[in-house]
Amino acid sequence: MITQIKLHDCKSELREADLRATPTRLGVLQILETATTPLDVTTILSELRKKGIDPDKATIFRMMHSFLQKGLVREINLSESKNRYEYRGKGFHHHLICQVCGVIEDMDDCNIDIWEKELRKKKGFIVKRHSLEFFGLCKNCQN
Amino acid sequence: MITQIKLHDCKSELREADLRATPTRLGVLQILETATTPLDVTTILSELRKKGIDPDKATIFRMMHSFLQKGLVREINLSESKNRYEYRGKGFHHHLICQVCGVIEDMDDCNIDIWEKELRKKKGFIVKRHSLEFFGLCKNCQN
DNA sequence: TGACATATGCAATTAAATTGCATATACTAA
DNA sequence: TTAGTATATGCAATTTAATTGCATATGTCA
Repeated sequence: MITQIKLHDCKSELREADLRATPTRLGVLQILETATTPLDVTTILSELRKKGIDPDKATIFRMMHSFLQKGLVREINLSESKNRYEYRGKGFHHHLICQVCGVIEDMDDCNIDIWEKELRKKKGFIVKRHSLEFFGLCKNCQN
Repeated sequence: MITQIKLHDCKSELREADLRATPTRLGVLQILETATTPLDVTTILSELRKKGIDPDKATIFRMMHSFLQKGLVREINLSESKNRYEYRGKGFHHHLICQVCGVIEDMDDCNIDIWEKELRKKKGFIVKRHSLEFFGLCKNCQN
């Protein structure tokens, strides 16, 4: 059963991160792992309800903090009034956000590393992380 | 008098943007033009009070909308819970944000244009704007 | 100077995120 | 399997950024 393996994976993933494997956390992890775009807390909540889990939003906000701290998720900021979260296991990538329909595409290749070395040399600044997002028009919205 | 010339510049800048040159707007423009980092609305308000101007925050939020629409400022998002605004006349650049002391440095050179052409070819995505920010440790905070 | 579109003040409201505290539950060790 | 304990959750209140409606004030142009 794929689902069982999946659940087991999530469980050990949480345990390895020193986090208790509660049903809500397992549900959130599963949702984030299968999501095709970064999700905000409200969306995570409504996805959870579809699974029959209905926690308080404070729980999810606190969960995102601990997930973030343990490195399970990344916080994504797309110039909205809210944060989004993305499963970190997917690997690092940037986003293409359509300003018309709002669709979010991934962009895998990123060679900013070169810049980071330059910044260290030129400015003495040590880069720990960076964010790069492109806003514009997706294929369908160009008319 | 440099100040007079400056004020005159701000005034015509606003008029050219089809915006009325009110004292509050002139003050905000002057503050943004002399600022060394992008400012949030709360900071703009307290800077205004130092000048003896004390408007409502709603006014500044609305002002940022019109300034943004007219292209006088850029909206900067540094993964905070609030927006910052930067005078657009300074030209486009990215930021280095120290995760320890919070200092924000500018980074002038940006050759993302090359990427934009690639994105158009590979993904059919037309880039209208992008945001690139580096988070890490400034020279003083590396110990 | 007067008319009028625009800008502002004020107050109420929305939405994201945080916090304190009591209760519930997952994990560990016996 | 169970009891003890640290951790997670629920609930309610609160904070902060941002928005909105509406009445009033003000900049601009004729």
